Amino acid sequence: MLDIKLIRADPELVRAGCAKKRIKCDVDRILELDDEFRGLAPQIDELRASQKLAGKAIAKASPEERAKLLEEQKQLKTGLKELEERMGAVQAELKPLLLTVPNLPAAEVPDGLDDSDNVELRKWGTPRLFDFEPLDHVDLGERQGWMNTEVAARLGGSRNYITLGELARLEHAVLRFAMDLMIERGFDPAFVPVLVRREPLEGTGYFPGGIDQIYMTDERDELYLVGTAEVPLTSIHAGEILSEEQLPVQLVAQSSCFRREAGTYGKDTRGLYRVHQFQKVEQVVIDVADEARSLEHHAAILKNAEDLLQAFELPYRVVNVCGGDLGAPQVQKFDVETWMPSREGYGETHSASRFHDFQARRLSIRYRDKEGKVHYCHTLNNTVAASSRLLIALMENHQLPDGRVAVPSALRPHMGGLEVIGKPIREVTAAEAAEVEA
RNA sequence: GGAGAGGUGGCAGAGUGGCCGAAUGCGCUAGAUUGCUAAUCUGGUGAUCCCUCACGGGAUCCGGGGGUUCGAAUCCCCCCCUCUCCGCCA
Repeated sequence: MLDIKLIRADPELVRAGCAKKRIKCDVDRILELDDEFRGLAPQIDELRASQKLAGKAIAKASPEERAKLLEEQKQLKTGLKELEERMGAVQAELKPLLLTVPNLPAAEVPDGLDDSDNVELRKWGTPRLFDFEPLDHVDLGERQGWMNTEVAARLGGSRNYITLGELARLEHAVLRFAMDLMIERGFDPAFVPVLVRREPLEGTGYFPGGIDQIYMTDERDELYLVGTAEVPLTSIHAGEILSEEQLPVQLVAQSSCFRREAGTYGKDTRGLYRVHQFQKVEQVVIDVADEARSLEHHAAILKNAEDLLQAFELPYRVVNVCGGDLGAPQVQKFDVETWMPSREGYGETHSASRFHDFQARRLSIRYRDKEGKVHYCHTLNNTVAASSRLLIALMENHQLPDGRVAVPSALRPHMGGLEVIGKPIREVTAAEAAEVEA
């Protein structure tokens, strides 16, 4: 949510932000309603003030006077009620409209329509040149007996997966590595609900815009399955006024993530890339309202993700996400895309966002500074490890000619020391065998 | 699922129709004071919105929403949450 004062003071800035994000938003109507609000508020305040004074007079008045005063107040009350009803209508329209106003993109956000306009900032590692025909993760996984998409679909519909045996172990190892890394870097580990009420989703900015992507339970409970632990983690301090000494709050949690993937029919249907449920470790930062501090955090949470990929020996690139590909709540977002041989390209595995005070306003997360003044916090978050997509990269990039998969040394401690997983499932030439030895 | 008790400021906790945005204690903070640490005394100390260049003024907020009333933390209705006991359960 943007500060209404900002919209009032500089509507052009807001319109420009909407345009850059390709988001439609009725700024004019908001200004109209705000204008009406500001006309009504002082009138109502004044009437209530006189009502209060009259009330005190009535309490002290003699019986004769009292009857007269009561009559006067009854008259006043009708007028007040009318104004209050109009005020109610104005607010009922204004509030949902304000929730649709997107956050303003930073100047550094490139202009553009969709992810093809994202700007590459840097690359790390070199995509491997295979001197054999590599298998994609689905072939590899099913032939090793590690994955069964057919059974997964029978149990939970399409876009589901089951990992088994060593691959399941690898999935655990990835998640565990991610948690350990973040704890080492000073983040507090947490377990959080994945079934939440409307407020955390509205507060983090997923509602109303992203409602189609969210699973919800029926009217008996009216609960929603989160698409990321960001939602409950960021909402932990909702409604609080933190003291400045408590900041920054740095949290990390692993959770199941649920996504409806509405409108993606026929897209990425094969394998683990786009699934309805996966495991993810997410990092969240809540800190003071300071642009420079926010930028530092943004760089740091991005580095956490990059360090993980480097430890996994996976080539990746970082892109500066353009306006049209940016979500409504973000000020700026860097995506990390990891090399996936079967896609012959980089696929998004991480998304590092900063929000300014957008989420904090909606969630009412505030802090008291050293002078005792209250401000809204800044929030940020980034993926640490989305297990399903990392499994694609790990299997495909580290596969051996015989169909086994090498385990990066960073993951071996969580794999009982295994250096390679799987059994030979393909014929190899003598030259290839020699290469595997090396 | 059944029965009961509750939800008040940063925290604890009083307040059952007007004198209550709210006692008191703790915390925080400024000052005074005493070799230091500490203690003691005195004062200050909620948020949001509106008007104002400002000084200042006004309104709203006692879990949320609605109602009764000239007037609601206080009375009524609905909802949410927490705790205790019983039942069930990983």
